[in-house]
Amino acid sequence: MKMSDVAKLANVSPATVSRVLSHPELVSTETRQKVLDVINQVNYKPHIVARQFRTKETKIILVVVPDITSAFFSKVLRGIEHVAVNHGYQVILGDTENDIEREKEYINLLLQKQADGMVLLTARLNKANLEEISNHFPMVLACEYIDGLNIPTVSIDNISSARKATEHLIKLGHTKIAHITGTINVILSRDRMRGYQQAMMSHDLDIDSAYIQEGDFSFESGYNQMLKLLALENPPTAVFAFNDDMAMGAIKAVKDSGLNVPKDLAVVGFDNIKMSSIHEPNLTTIDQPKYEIGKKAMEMLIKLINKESIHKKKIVMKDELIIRESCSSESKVRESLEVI
Amino acid sequence: MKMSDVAKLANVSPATVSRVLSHPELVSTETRQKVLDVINQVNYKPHIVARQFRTKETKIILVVVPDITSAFFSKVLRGIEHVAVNHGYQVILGDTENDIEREKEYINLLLQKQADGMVLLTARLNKANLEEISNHFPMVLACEYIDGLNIPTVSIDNISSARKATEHLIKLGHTKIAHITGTINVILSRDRMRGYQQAMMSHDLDIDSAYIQEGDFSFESGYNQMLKLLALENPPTAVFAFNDDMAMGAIKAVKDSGLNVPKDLAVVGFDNIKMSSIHEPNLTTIDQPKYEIGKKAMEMLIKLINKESIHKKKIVMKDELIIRESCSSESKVRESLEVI
DNA sequence: CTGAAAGCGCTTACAG
DNA sequence: CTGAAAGCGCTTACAG
Repeated sequence: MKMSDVAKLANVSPATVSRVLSHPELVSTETRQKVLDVINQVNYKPHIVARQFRTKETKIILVVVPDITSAFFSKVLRGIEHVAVNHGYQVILGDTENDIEREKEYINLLLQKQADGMVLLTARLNKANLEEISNHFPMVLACEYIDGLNIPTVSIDNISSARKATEHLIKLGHTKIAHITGTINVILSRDRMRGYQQAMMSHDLDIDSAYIQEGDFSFESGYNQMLKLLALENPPTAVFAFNDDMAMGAIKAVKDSGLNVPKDLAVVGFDNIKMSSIHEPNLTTIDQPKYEIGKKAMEMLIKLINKESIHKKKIVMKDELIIRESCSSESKVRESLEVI
Repeated sequence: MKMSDVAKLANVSPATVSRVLSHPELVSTETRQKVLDVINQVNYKPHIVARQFRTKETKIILVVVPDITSAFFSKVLRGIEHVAVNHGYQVILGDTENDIEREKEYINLLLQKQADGMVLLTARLNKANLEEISNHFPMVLACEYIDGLNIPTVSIDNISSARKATEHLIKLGHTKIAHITGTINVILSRDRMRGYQQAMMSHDLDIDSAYIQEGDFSFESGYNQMLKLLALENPPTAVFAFNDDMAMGAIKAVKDSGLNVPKDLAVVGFDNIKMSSIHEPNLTTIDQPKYEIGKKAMEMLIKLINKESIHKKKIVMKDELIIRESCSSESKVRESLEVI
């Protein structure tokens, strides 16, 4: 059943059927009703791909995520999807599983016009390349970004957030503070490490290079790197982890070593995923406005698609240090260690 | 830049360019190379929507999921996506957030041919309706299903799994066993409740109707329903929860009431999500082969799309009871209660 | 092995 | 307010 069939049944031209569907205000009430009756009667559904082909609009946006199973990204995704659906867009999800090759493949979908635009939650590709693409296709970055690029971006200020997290530990009296990073080829990992270093240096604290251990965002890597830190001759009394998953992994390692968090070791996470408030001990962490980041990113993308002007190309969202149970003051740590 | 432009530059017909792209074996090596050179030189990308329109294939499959933020579904999704990508399909994700209306909307995408097929991870629509659609479009159900329907389905045997979970508690000596269900309009909730009831009845145990409380799959509902159970005059000594999220919520409620799991109350969850082995106490739970369910479902869908025959329309995957810390024997529970 | 031509199912500028 | 006609960018059956 195609449009011309409906047209015949309703004794009108295909153009009229098309108008009833896409611009009903252009059709007289009477004709419109007649056509709608036929449409309902035969349960006609327009062939969307034909429409897409004709109008050059897919009404699809592509979201590229580094890890779909992550509690953090799924919240961002939901923000994106809500705005998308409200504006009549469908979301194609591209999960790269932290693989750059797969990131490239998904970008090809955009180049081949299978989507009207794209939100990148991971941006690890060649800078020039990405900028070139963004000059021709609507694209916004969220969470991750690329320095010195003119692409609309929404994120928090990761450096200052990380500084804040580290300073919290310093205020509690800790001086031997370690950092478990994310994969270091990701800019966010470098930013949060930078924030950590800034905090340490501005308080004249030494950073033992063995105190910086590279993880890969996963619980397991947090666990393994923490074990390494605990094995040091002079182990840290506090750890700042790139994200909550790794923070929980680190805590597990501490527990498995017969020690206690926060009594023997203070831990700060990042993201404030739901589990961070359920986990025992509750995680002190940096809250990112996950849903809002997704929402804002999608709102910007829709403006780009509609060629509306964007006042601010870089949006920095507010983060917040959430103080919970996983940190205690260094004095407590010392006490507990003396008991051992 | 379109195909005809490339054709001109390469001094061939558009048909030849098309063949180079889609059926290179039909073109002589020489011509093929000439065309490929031009394609690379001008960085031509075929317009996929035009191809889709022409071939009536979108190479897109739609996955409808009730809750994208759930750790359970994201694993299933990953299984689906791996198989999809390996077969050249993209995945459109439809998150219904447990809303039937949105389930309908996504199904419309299929009817409008925006996808070659569909995997439903939620099936709450009208039965006749769904069957009708599945007669015309490739579709498979996974996890959730509908009774007495001829649609290919992959899931575990929820009734027997729930029976097994409950019997584990019975074997530990518990007799006052409560059940926190999922939303009861979902068949899986009814199945797991059925399994619970079967286990209780086959061991001649009474089911106090107040021992069955309906949650909504969320951590919070597990928490709230557990609070209700604890407030009963004759509270249970064990609880079987529909899923791990609710089990963790229930445990939090127990803790917040000053009691201990498993000493004062035994808890069994369902799904074996990652957190269940990190959470303290570790959850005794039923493992579902999440990734494999997704994989199998997508494999079946691809067979359907290719009109290959399917030997078995219903695939029942193997579950497994994972025994961890959240349950102890009833005697221990009694002891501990006597201490109080 | 290659080309000319038809056609997929819509939408829209144009004419009336 | 409505219709006739062109055309979006590909693919493929057919002919040579």
